[in-house]
Amino acid sequence: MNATNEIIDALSIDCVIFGFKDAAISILLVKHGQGVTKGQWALPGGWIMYNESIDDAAYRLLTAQTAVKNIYLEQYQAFGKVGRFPEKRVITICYYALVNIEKFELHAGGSVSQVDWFNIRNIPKMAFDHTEITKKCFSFLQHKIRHEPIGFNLLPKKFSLLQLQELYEAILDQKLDKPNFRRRLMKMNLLVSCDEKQKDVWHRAAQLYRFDKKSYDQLLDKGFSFEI
Amino acid sequence: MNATNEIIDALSIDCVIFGFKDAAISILLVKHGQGVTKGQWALPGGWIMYNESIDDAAYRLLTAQTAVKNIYLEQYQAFGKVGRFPEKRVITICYYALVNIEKFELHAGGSVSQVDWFNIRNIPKMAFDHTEITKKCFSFLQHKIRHEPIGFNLLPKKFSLLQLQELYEAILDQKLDKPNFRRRLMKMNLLVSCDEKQKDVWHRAAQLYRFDKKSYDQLLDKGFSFEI
DNA sequence: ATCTATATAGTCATTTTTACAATAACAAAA
DNA sequence: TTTTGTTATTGTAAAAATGACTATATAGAT
Repeated sequence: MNATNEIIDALSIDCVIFGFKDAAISILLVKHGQGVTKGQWALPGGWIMYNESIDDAAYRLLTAQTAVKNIYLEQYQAFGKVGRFPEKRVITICYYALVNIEKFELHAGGSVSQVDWFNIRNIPKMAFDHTEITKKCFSFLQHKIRHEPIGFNLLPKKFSLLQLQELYEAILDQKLDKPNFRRRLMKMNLLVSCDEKQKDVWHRAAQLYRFDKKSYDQLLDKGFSFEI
Repeated sequence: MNATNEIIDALSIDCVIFGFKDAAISILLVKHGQGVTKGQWALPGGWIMYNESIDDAAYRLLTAQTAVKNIYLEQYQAFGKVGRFPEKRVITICYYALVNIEKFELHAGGSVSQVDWFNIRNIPKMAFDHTEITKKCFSFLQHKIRHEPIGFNLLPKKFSLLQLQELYEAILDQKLDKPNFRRRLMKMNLLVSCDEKQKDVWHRAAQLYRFDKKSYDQLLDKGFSFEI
């Protein structure tokens, strides 16, 4: 067995973290503070240790470099072309997550000198093949969000229907009709009212809802398929 | 740089190959002919070389062990729990494909002593975590086939609408209404008539169709979304 | 009170889905 | 040659969903 504190040198992790704020989608990038890519922006990520699962590695690396924590990372897929990394052969496993930007305070950690959100429509030049990974992962998200209720992670626990609609409009890049969007979502029985309204808004306060994961899982068993 | 004929020792490939025949879904397994897992059934797969992409590795391994060739393998995802492989830490990248069973003649090759198809509802005990990988990959397929026209790979080039329906029924494990299924598919404009009918059937011969990938790609550009 | 911006409910023609009935074609059995 | 069994297709009508609107409600600000 290998020593538990060694890293696996042919394998890395990269995280594409999507955030939502002010009706726009952003991704979380780090600036490398050392090595040949010093000064370049890149996806948060790094090396996997022998004694941790790849899921754990993804979470550890993200948290160490950006201070974003307590989130669920899901694996997208591995990228393994021969020349994608300089000097040696490295295959990277890409994870993604959707988070509510306002819930996190960013802190650069580890080998990283800076952390920041970048609007998805205006991402900087990135190290390695990270631009390609990001684009593919975003396309994947655009498809996935239409067929699975994953968008709710981008919002606060309690959210209004307009917030939800703006999220979909931002990701899908298209306008949606308000009354119809509302009806469609309500009919699915996936949202439950919080018996609570918005506060400190200068207009009529909206009802707040939360996503009901239990109902969703039950519906899935019955063959339900989420569609937007 | 590493020698090009070396393998990457912490990384492997496994392939879940789905086949369709007689209204049932099967997967392709190999029996290991050597090593600690000698005599056990497992997914086709093995080690990645330094000078090949992971996509190429998947295809090479599958072809060498089973003689199934000229197919498109798509990556599903990596499996990387700590104890999933004995003796050392190995992360595996899972690929899948859908094929028409009748198009291939199986031949055991490489370190494999036997190759065969197994009905998905009755798979044997398998080495490592291959049972878990197979189940997850099949769930993934059940979801994916409803949102993307990937099922056509399981059929002959020319197929009848009933064949297509039986395929969906086998994967989704539910009965579908014949006239409605037919109408739904035809309305998508993804099938083109072959101007040819079934032969050697003792009942009324069905019209044969083929999947029109060009039309599908054009529709995709216009925002079309395949749904069953 | 009035204005303005948003929340939420209602309307209605149109399209789509669903469930089922009906007809057509063809090979083999009677 | 007629009947029978099996599958291929087409038809149809009620129900449901969709899409494009309109209308009303509620709040703070002027």
